[in-house]
Amino acid sequence: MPESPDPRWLSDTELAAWLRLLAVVELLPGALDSQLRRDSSLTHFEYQVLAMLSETPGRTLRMSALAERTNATLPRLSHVVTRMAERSLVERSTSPEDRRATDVVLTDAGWDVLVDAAPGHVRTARESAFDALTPEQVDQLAEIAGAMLTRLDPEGHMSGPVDGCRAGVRTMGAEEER
Amino acid sequence: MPESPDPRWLSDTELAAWLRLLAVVELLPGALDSQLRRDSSLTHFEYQVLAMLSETPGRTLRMSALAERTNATLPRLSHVVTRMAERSLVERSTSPEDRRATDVVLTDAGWDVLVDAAPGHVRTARESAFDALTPEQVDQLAEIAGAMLTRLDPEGHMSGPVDGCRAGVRTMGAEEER
DNA sequence: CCAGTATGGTTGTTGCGTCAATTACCCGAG
DNA sequence: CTCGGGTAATTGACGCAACAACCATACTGG
Repeated sequence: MPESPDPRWLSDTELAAWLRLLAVVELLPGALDSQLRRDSSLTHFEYQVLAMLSETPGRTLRMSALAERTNATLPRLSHVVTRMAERSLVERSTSPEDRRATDVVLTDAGWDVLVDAAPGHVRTARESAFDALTPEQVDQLAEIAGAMLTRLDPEGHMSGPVDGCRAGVRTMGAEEER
Repeated sequence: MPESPDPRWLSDTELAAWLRLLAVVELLPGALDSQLRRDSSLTHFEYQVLAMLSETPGRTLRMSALAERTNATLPRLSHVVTRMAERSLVERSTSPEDRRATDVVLTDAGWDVLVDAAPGHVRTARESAFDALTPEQVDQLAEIAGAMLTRLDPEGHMSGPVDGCRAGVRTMGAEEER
């Protein structure tokens, strides 16, 4: 195939949308990270790990499952879990079913940290996104992001149990049923 | 002020939008980076640097100006420019007006690399975003991202000369008027 | 039941980003 | 004119993430 000679360039509207999207994608992670670091000594990624665990029955997840849901490589997760285990936020335990696998368990301390961190995180989410959007725009955003995810994440690893309403931000209101 | 006891949690719609937005924000940079690395041996950030320079009269920008437009810290940019200079994509030159400042100049080689990289990058942008969106959604996305930017980047550093239509992706079609 | 292969995780190395400290330069007040 | 404070950028040290190589356990066919 002879390389397409002149790709379809972006229209002005597309270009504007693209540049702004890039800016958001660039700035949002930093905003989330700063707030969580400052107020709760957590990385956004660590927060996500806590959140995922908190919504799992038994507050336990396999390394590989956790890695998939958080879009992390296994090595990365392994390192992060090591650090978090040193801070007693989680514990490792080799799975009884498969002695190769290791389960990550959310400790009570980890739960508490998450519970403390959640409100601030939600506030940041509001401040950086929803407070500037109309309800219709929120709907549109859900649609648009969903459509993009069909391209970016065809397997749907990240979407996880969106239906069924997991969130981490949602964690609260859950009783202490351990 | 007594900390707000029970922050307004996210509605179901907001939650869905938020989770999907997070996923996009997580996945998009990786997608862009992979493609550029694979096809052009460039980081997305390096691409942006080349793009910014390419759209400046004289193909020259001050470190601080470049840093602002790309949302980079000065140290980061300095390191990146060092690496890019070693690859002869750009050159440093101390500004004549202010001998503290250093101008970064896009070399011909750097221009060529950008020109080679742009089509693939645009294709990736289409594949990961626009091909999945209706024209109305593109408009909506521009609006939504714009609204979020008023929160994330009140100063408007990143928006740069959006009006006037810069892009890097847009670079092409420009004649070789050096 | 044993060899070979596949799967699940961990461990070292490299590269990039951030923070703190430093250099070089500009400019205004005495 | 010079001294001090502020600005522009570089440098070095440290932390985190990706990649690759590695160990341990599980499965499979002969």
